[in-house]
Amino acid sequence: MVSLKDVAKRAGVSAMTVSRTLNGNYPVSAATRARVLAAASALDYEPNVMGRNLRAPFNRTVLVAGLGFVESILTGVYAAANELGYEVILMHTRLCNRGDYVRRIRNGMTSGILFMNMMDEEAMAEVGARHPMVQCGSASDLEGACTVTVDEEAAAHDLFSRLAMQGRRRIAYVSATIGGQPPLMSLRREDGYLRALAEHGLEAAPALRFRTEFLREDLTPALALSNRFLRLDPAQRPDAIVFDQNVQAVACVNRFRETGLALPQEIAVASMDDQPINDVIQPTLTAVGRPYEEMGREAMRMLAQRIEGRPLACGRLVFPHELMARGSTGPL
Amino acid sequence: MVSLKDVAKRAGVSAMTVSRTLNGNYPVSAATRARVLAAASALDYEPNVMGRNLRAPFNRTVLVAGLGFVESILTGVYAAANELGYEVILMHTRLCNRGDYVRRIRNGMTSGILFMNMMDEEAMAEVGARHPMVQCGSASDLEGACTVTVDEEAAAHDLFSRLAMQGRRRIAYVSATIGGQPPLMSLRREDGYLRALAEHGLEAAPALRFRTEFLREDLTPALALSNRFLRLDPAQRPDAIVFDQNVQAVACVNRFRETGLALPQEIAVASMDDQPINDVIQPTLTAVGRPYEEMGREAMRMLAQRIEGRPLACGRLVFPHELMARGSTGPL
DNA sequence: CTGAAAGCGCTTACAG
DNA sequence: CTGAAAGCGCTTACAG
Repeated sequence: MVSLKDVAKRAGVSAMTVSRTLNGNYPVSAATRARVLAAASALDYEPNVMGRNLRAPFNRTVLVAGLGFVESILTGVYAAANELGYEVILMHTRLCNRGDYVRRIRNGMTSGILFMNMMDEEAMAEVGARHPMVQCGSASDLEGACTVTVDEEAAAHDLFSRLAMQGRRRIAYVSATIGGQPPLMSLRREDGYLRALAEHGLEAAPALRFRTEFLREDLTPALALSNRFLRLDPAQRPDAIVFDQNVQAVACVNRFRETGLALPQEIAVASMDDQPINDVIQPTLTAVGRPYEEMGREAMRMLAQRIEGRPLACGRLVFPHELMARGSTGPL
Repeated sequence: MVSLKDVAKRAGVSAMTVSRTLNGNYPVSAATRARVLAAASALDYEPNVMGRNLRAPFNRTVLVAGLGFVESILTGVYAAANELGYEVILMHTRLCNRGDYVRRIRNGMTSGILFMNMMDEEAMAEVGARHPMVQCGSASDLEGACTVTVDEEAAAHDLFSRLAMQGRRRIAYVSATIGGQPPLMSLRREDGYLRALAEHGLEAAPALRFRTEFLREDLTPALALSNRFLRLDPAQRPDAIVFDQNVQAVACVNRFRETGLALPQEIAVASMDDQPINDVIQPTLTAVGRPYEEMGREAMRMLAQRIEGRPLACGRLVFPHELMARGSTGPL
């Protein structure tokens, strides 16, 4: 392996001069510079990041953690990381325990954490208290936390208002829980739900509010719920159902279609989280869209600012959401 | 930051003794051991990986590169990495140039590369010639390369045979190209296509063979092709179409449905690469399934073997594929 | 503008 | 079983 010393020897200068030439952070005479560059290039020299990082206060590597890997967010995160010269290390929270988040920072591997739609607020509080952290998608209420989100209350309000304006009268909301507790995100959405219904003189009866545990792949709760709806007397059945989790909404749509229930006439289904699949199923699924790729990009930029200790204009970025009205709810 | 020295001082021993105690690779007296562990735990010591890696011959970090991030493969890769104590660094090949793959190894950041459905064979040859590399999904023909794949010829043969057995007579194959050239994977599939058709006495007329450039998100070529099919005289139109790229098959199904073409009666559509979406669209889409998560896991294990210089039982793992016959092709 | 020294946190190799 | 020395590849801080 070619080291700084090898380049120095070949160029007939000290290691320091090579370091300075390559980093360009101190003046070097043109002649020396030329010799150093020639030597480096002749030896095909590549600086070793381990050596460099051992002294630096941070190391341009971040951890991205979440329950699963969200391609759209990852793409944005990665694009920004690439521009900023950062590396991205992956972590799947289903396969790690809480201590692992912190360990990867404390052992010098990474300099900060980006949580991607993470719901475990305790874990985030634990990490955020001591290390650079940014939450992208879902966010906690931590004092001084850096977050990249949309306004969940407003988003829910938009979606539920639209359903009410269509004349729907029994509008149900199926929110997600983590370990039995609703995450902050769902509480915000519930506020929007209640506001929208109140504005239209509708009742948010307890029988219209459901909670299912957030499990990434398991569709059982959504199917059980769908079957429960199907067994109800049509006059009492909700005429609109909104899910926190997109996969659950998709499963519900499919279940209803199998039984011949007419969407969007007899019942509307929608999701609080738009995914690419929603454009492709029949009927297409109405959902709240978020600019995930841009959010990922900004979250990464924000994290870099924090890591490098540069001041942040704003620690809480709120992106505009977009109501993607599609076939599963029908026209206004 | 707490270092080895701090622990040594507190335990009243040398740094070496602390290192040996924590690594457990040399005998240490029980009494010393207890004192060291107590000190480490009291100081909440975490060994710094940069210091460690600077001396080690490899660093338990790998690069995962591909055109986009495939959740199923990543999940498998990450699970194995986690078991083996490896870190996974991401790279999006659309956002990097070829030199970046090699640079991240040569600068000591990572010790090997795992290519995920990568099609750029030249790039892989360049990397594989000098560094530990494993190809997962698609693979090149490189001498001595480590690959984790399915038998593409057999997979194509299975799918096309099924269509022929259904009585389809004008079976089209839309293969992908990279920079105008078909990747090895498509050539193998083409072999399977030709064999299946020959076995059923069908002609693989040039008018039935199409190529579209592989672009991850762009559906334009698929839609253009679909429209071209729609304009044909039904008697001359293909009665079955198989796509290399799943998104193109999905787009084609949707286009056909919009126009009222009956699937699978008038025309069958299928894909060489099964994705979760295929179970959810209407009609559900027939495709060749691969055990991506397991493939990712084995690819990661293989890469670790290579990095650590341990002998490999077999450098070419071929997993069984599975023909997922669904609604878009109908019953036999 | 350039260099010699010391150090980042750890481990390898040598000595006892 | 334990330790002092040297070194991994780089950079910071001090001197000239």
